[in-house]
Amino acid sequence: MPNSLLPTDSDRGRNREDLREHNLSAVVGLLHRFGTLSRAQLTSSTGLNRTTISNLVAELKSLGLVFESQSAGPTGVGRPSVMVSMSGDVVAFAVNTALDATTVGVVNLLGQVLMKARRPNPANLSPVMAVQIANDLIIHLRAKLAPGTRIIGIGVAIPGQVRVAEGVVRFAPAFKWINAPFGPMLNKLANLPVYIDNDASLGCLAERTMGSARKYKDIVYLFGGTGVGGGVVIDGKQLRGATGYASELGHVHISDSDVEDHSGLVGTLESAVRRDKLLEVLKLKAANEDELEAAILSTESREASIEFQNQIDALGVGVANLVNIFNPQVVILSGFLASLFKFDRERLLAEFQKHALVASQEEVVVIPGKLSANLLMIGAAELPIQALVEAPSSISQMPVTKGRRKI
Amino acid sequence: MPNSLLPTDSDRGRNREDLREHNLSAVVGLLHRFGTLSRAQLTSSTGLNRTTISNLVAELKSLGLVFESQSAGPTGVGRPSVMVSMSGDVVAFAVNTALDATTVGVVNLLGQVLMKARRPNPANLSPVMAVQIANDLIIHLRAKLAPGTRIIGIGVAIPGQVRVAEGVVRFAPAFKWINAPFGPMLNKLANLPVYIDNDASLGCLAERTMGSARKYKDIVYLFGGTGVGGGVVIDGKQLRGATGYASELGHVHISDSDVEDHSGLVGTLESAVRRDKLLEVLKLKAANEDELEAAILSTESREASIEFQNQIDALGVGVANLVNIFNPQVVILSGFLASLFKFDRERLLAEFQKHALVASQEEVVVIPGKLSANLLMIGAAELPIQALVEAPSSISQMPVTKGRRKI
DNA sequence: AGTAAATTGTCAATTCAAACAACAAACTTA
DNA sequence: TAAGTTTGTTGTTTGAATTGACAATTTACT
Repeated sequence: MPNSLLPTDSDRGRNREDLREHNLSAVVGLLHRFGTLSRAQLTSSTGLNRTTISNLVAELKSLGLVFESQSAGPTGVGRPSVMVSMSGDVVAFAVNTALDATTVGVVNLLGQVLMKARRPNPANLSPVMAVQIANDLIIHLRAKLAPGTRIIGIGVAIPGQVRVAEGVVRFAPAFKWINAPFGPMLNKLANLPVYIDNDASLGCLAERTMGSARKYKDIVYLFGGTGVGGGVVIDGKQLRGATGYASELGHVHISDSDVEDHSGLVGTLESAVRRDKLLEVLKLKAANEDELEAAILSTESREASIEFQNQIDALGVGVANLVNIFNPQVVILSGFLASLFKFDRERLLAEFQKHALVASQEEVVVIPGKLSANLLMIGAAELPIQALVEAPSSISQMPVTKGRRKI
Repeated sequence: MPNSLLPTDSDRGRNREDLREHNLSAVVGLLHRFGTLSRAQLTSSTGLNRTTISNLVAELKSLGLVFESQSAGPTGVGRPSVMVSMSGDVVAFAVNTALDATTVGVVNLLGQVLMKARRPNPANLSPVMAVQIANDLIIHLRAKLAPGTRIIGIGVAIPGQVRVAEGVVRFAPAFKWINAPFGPMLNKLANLPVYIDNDASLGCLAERTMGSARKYKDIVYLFGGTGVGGGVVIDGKQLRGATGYASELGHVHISDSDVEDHSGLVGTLESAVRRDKLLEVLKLKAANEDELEAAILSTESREASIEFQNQIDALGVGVANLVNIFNPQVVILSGFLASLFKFDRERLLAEFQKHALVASQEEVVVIPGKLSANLLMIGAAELPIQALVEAPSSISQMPVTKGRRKI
């Protein structure tokens, strides 16, 4: 029976409702990425008829997802087209449970972070406690939301491997969590749809939606924080793998070294490119991202420079590997990897070119990430937002903030 | 203007015709993978209505893509369902331009190789000559096709990097080709749609459609021939990358060794896992796949065993890297890599487990490939077949073999 | 200022693919 | 033989996109 075998999405037949939902989704997706578009632009981008766009926009308006306005400036010959924009009162919560603190943000459909709240984490944070803290912050922010705001869900960024479909944190070395059902627990407390993913993957999503990678659809992303994580976008879609663990790009074995990384693997990119070593040679105890970058770019220590060069060489190999494997349009270096890149761009590119196939490297660009402060807020929020984009009419079932609406 | 930016497929709106084409495609896709299905099975697999399946099958029948028959055995309670099968008189040409010879096959929609023709290649094969040889063989086979056979196109497997969209061989080290417009040239001669891709990628496609990977939709494939190539399937779709060069899995840098691979890169999987070295320690001048495997499995030379072990260790690292990156359901080892795997399964798996993340490795299986003789015929034919599956009604524009049809 | 050309929005009518409801057909089981 | 189950078929309904005609609004040109 074919039912038991690979029920790929393309095997499913579609009916008229699916058709409508797809077209609503196409419109919402464009508006999400571009903020505001005219109805004429929507017509040409989707290839649909004027009348159809008119109907679709009307339906989205009645769902409260978009609003229309007159075009401001001059628009050329012909009747000016009506501008369509995403509604500002539809938001998602973004949660980032990091080692030192939990941060929760309120992000609207344009990727703007409207509010943020942060609470330091205790040592030995348990999953239950982490969920509790996240929920507390959500409650706190939820109370401050304008009346009439609709909430589409919660996106959570976790420094670890996540079974995306079940919302279970399979392994988070920073907290020593194993099989923590973070998603279901938070869903029970907050009573909102919860989506979880690896933090680096979400950083990649953020750069694609709002950062340096907006123009691209084949993206490799490397993030240097405590460890080295990664994210991959292929033809506009996030790479997740069979269970959700994909794109562990920091754990790629690149050398015969027997230095261990944070997951105990030897000779990996993460074992060679490491923040703690940078702090050590810079004689810093701690530093945020900007401070570390400033220190890297201004150091005159010879010992430090040598360490930077070694890390840059390893990074060059890592990037080359990923270019050979994925043939992306762009490689984005983020976190302290961007700082290393800025320290000696030429060296990194030279090492990269040495280890990448000629054809694969000739059209790829390597650039630093653009977002920093709100990176994971935007990325995490993107999860519920993407779910909404894929099924716009689901908005009608989302909770609405009570109270009298301000005018 | 959004037109200039990422016109992702999902941005395009769909109309009724697209809907119909998608549903036709769903039916054809299922039939292509499963050969014969009842209309009832099609109904449940697609989720469409009985009536709709009836209409879709009727349309496919009138297109000559499928035929119906009575079910043979007992079918359980209720009225027996009509069986639907792919038509046998729709075929694709498969071309494999390898170093020693060019092979052309005729493959039907069920992945059966109906005919095959082979001609040795001269030394210093030029692109023009290669196309000429391929076309000669095609003409030869075409003349032997039964009258009424419809030809949907030509799929070509090339040992090198291919710009898939343009059909240009960017770089084929075996032939020293650079930017050879193989696709357009063959298209001009044969006057049929031509699709080209890297041979290892097509091996992966073949294993997915007709081989060991039928049950899976997240697949990593490694092929050991002259060099080491690879293919990746993600959620049922082939990984191609921005320009078509993706999945060069043999050129991943895994060690500090300065041994060069066939593309001049050092420390790569291909530089450590190599057929020529195997032949050398086995004291063989040449060997086909089966002979090599027999020699590997029966050797008693200590020197050879050590070499095997070294290569197996390198392969284990390579597999671990790919599992960390892709989190696949299955890793398939093909060509002489399968032979190495069979030589010491335990050692390979141990080395793999040592270098892969615990979570990522726990649900993946490593298995040898199943196809060998017709691997690339099936894989190459899969290209035009997939094009047909995606747009079934395009069949009406395909050429038909002339002559009186046999009865 | 006035008119032509270009572009966009809207309305009514049309199209057609999928679903639905009812019934017929063909099998198994008691 | 009758009841129950599943599948195929026919006629009808539904609804999303399209089409064509016309109105609205701007720019360009005389």
